[in-house]
Amino acid sequence: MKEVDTKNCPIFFSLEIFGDKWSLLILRDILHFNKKHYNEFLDSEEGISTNILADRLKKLESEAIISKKRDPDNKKQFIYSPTKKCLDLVPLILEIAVWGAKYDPDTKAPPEEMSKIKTNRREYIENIRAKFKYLDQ
Amino acid sequence: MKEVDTKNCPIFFSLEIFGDKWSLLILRDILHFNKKHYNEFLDSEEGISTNILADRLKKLESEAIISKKRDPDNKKQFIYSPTKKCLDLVPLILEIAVWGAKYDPDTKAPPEEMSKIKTNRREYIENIRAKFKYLDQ
DNA sequence: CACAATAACTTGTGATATGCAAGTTATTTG
DNA sequence: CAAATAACTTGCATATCACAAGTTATTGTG
Repeated sequence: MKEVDTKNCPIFFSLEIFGDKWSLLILRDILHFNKKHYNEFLDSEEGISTNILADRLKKLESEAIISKKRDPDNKKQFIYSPTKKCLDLVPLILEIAVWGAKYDPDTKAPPEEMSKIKTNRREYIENIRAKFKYLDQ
Repeated sequence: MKEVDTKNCPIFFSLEIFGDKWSLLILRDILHFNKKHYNEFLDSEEGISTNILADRLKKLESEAIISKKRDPDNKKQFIYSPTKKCLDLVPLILEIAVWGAKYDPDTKAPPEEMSKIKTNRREYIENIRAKFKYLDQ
């Protein structure tokens, strides 16, 4: 008997993979803030714990959302970079930001950038993807 | 001295409010599956616990993302309905679905509907919003 | 107006996940 | 080969979660 759960809702599938605060903040750091190194993620002002960071990086890597390689410029470090699967999350992260910027009365999101997202969504997304064009995936 | 935390990133703001699996599944149930009642949320195949459901409904209501009223058709029940703030989450839920449908090899998402989302995004979103037009908010 | 039924919670308990501080490992650079 | 650095790992207290059972509030019925 095949072990199949019937929960093949695409939303549930997604949430099982990245549907928690810390995973999404790491993805934000990678895609939006161009962070690459373990210590950069640790330094984010939200204050992720070292064990949680290690756990989430491992999970995201096992889901092929990020890849881990030694940094050729500083061989003590690793570079965590987005895969194609991760770049397909750009629109999603964007929508999280748009909603937050709209409803946070104390938002620090620059208004010009938020309106650029709305008027030029496709281009804005393409620009983020372009940043990672050098990655051969 | 004013108690201000410096974390005014719009993404963090959003995630603090709905950045967990169960909140997002409830929002899916409301926006996409037109669920209204406590028991309907409980019946979702993902199997949310009663205490977690009660907790999330309370939180979403306190954030003014959903509103709670007695059901005039069955006064034993309550109706949970989306506010304007909630309808602004439609694009986000959509992106979660799009990603999941693309990467879940066993997805049950109907392909016609997924391609409609991509080719007619604006219209698709507007149709969902229209379902809740009767709510005066 | 009592009483059973229903719907929406609430509580208790054990298991799991998280936050924090400290320690460990692997690699590199001098 | 020793010190420094970066990336983890571990231990423990606390918080959250899942599951089962119990409670409350309201309604529909005799």
